[in-house]
Amino acid sequence: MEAKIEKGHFIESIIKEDIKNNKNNGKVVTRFPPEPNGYLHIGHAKSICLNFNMANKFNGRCNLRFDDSNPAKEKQIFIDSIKSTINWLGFEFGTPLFASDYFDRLYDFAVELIKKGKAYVCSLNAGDIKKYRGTLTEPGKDSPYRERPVKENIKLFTRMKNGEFDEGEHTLRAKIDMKSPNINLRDPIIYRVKKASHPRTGDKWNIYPMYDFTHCLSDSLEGITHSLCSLEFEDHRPLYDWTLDALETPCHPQQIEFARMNINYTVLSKRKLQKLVEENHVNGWDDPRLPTLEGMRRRGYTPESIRNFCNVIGVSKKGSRIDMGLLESCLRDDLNVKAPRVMGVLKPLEVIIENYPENLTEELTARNHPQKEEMGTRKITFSKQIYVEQDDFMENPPKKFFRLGPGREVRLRYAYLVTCKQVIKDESGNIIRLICTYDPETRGGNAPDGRKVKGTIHWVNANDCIDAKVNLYDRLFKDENPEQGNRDFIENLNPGSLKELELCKLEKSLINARPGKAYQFERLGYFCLDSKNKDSGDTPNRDPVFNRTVTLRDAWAKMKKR
RNA sequence: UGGGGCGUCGUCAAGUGGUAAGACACAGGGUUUUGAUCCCUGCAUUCAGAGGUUCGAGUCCUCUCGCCCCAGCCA
Repeated sequence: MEAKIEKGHFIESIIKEDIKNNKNNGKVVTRFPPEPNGYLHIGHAKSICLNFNMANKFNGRCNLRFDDSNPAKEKQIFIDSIKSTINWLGFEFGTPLFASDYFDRLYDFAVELIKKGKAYVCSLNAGDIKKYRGTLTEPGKDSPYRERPVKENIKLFTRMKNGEFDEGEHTLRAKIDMKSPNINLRDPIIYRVKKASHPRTGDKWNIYPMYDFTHCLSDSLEGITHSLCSLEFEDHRPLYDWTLDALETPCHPQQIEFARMNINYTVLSKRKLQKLVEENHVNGWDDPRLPTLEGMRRRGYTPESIRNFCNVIGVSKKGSRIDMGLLESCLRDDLNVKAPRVMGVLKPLEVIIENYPENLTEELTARNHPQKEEMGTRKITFSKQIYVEQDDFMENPPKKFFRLGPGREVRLRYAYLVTCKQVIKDESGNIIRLICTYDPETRGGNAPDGRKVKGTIHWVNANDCIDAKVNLYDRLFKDENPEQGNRDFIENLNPGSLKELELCKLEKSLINARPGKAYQFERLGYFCLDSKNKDSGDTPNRDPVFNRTVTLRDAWAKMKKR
């Protein structure tokens, strides 16, 4: 279920007010502007949802625009990944746009700025530019090139474009105010020489525009009405506005800033995610433990659950650290409704039903969903030899343990009531098998005499199941704040974030599982076939690997902790 | 100690001068062939703090404190 956005957050209020006042002729046009230098993560999802939701809600449009003005960092693979991830999330963006498509026009704008005496070519080197800039508390000094005549500026800028200079020799700077308390206004660089091949424009350009120049003008060129970005660009807004005011532009979009999200027990910065991947602390960008959208997708997160999460957390300007539990709650909410139920045993314990006929196999009916009749039923088989979960047996159970123990009776879901008669161990004392008896009168799980059994456990027919590998994921970090106490976040990695189980026993129907399809393994959690599974294209699946998306809420585990 | 932001329940978050929504979490209870789901109930006399204005302040004013961002030819 999608959360209702009744009252709306502060950005929605601004938009509603603008519509009321017929600003922009009542139109709403937003944009999601990723730089194609990495993969999208859950933090981006917040921005994607915000921008697309606002546009959709007010009958507007949201452009996907790649902010590709730094060819040194950008790659086609990121462009492809970003596009497919946004589609997967469920948003339509039409033809993707690129800031690089505006390079010619941006160049003309730069020339216009020079002609108006509002930009100049500066020939200071990087170190000197830094020195002249001043510091947070000291004003900067004017560059010696600041008063270069327009004609000379044009000539030099043209030569920069033509590739006559090396990187770092000259820059084009906006002429604003070197004494401004806002450092972004101290004659910011708007063009630099960069001899890099661009993924889209190739070697056409020797100079590339900087973000501050590119972004506001791209917004204006696209007729964006509301340019939503994160808080750290608040200081850039005066420059955004200055640029658009200085030039003859189609329109002047309004930049509005909101806080980016943080989630506990994980990290969301591109730099940190990159370190995790490059140093092999995880297995690639789509490792299911990562908060990358590709990782979450592989783990089994649904687009709906992510979108709902983004709605639930709201939008504000307050720095926040959201509880991972909220994300998981949104996930379970969605999966609970969608996922058919099946049975699978992760850590098998063999059970022999001693009074059950030797060569009999019975067919039993199991519901695919306890509440949703329309999801139907399926047949499962039962025989003398089955597997149950090791965790569902205790030799010396406490009073509140409702599962199997010596002499105890439990219900095997959809099958029979069984009682544990004997525990078989190997020489070293490990429990290897349970001998039980069943009550033939309780087929389906109900006792005719009305006696109550408190526990119901899952099981699998040993002669009619498939072997599988199962990956169990847990939080990536031990601490809720991975960088607590200025520690290197790497030291805080949870060594148990991935547990790989082999020889798990799953009910036969799972042989037809497809990646992306969620199942609930009853009493254990939600699982899906790993998309990297080598046989995931085949039916039937010969060597399946399942990922645990999330566990079920577990009151028993909570009780044990206390 | 330059500039820009932000401080409402454990975590998010409504609230726009009229007497603190909601969600997650947590705690109790009910239903249940998943210790799941579902359903009830409880959970801020108080809004970073201190003054002030007002019949009335989380909302207005003043001061104080705390946290975040900015000195890339990154975005």
